[in-house]
Amino acid sequence: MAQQKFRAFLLRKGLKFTKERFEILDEIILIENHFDPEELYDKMKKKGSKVSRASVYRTIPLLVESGIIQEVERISKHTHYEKVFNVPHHDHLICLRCGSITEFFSLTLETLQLEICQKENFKSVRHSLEIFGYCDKCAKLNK
Amino acid sequence: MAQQKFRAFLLRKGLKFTKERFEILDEIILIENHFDPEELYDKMKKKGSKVSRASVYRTIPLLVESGIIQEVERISKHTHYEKVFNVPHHDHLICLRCGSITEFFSLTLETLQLEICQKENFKSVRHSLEIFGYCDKCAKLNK
DNA sequence: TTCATTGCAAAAGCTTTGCATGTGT
DNA sequence: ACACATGCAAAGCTTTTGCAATGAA
Repeated sequence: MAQQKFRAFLLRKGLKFTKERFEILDEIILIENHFDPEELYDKMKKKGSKVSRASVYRTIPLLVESGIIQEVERISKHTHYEKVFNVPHHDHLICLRCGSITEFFSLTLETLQLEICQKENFKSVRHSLEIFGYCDKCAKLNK
Repeated sequence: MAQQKFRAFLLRKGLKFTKERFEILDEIILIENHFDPEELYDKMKKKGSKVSRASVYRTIPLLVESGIIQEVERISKHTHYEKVFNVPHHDHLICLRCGSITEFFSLTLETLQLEICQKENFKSVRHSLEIFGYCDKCAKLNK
């Protein structure tokens, strides 16, 4: 469970288990795709939560540090995040017209990435391949 | 020349050739690596330029649209850009400790990317692979 | 009890915009 | 002359922070 992972992280860091932190985590778990802080805050407010914007902004870095969410390419103005807990690694196809994000995984890419790092003497932690272009639907509409 | 490409773009769009726009472009051409709007503005100011921050912020999207610069992964707070004019495509190794950016090119990756798009029926325009981790120097210092 | 955390409101940082003035075409 | 651009300063947005009150350990 993501909650357990977060709990372990807080413990390790000597931080406290507050209802706000878990409320925020729980809401993120419910979100299917990417999200940004404002969107998350709005969702919680609409459900009647009493969390403050400040707590949302203060909790997100903790979730990143604990490896539960991760930053995604900056699209438009906001920084976007996505869950990485129990979600296998994947990369993104981003449509420039409708903004849709398709996830994909390629084993060849993963292997290739290791080779590049070896050659460059680089110790990889994570990577992200974003391919921008037009999805099937939009490519047709563009004509 | 980038200037010619920009000129053609402005003409095509019915926009004007102003000294501010070319001053900004010229400064970007001098910058070796990535830059953000604030950095660019500072550099120009230090050289005694009279451009306004507003013009810098208004010109950057034009340069992106004309294909002379392109947005790079969001690092820290600012949006970063880099020239793409006469600079062959490449991807990035980004050090999480010192922030250094190493560029690399892999033909296998380019081919692979085409295959992925074909499979997903996606019309690729551009892509960017960012590998985050530790460079040789920092990997050693981390111990 | 103690010290981290919260909410609030103010501040900060980056970017955009309205408006009067200036300038390419 | 006309439309587009510029500079300035104000406004907008997102994110951060100081501080007093609150709450977990």
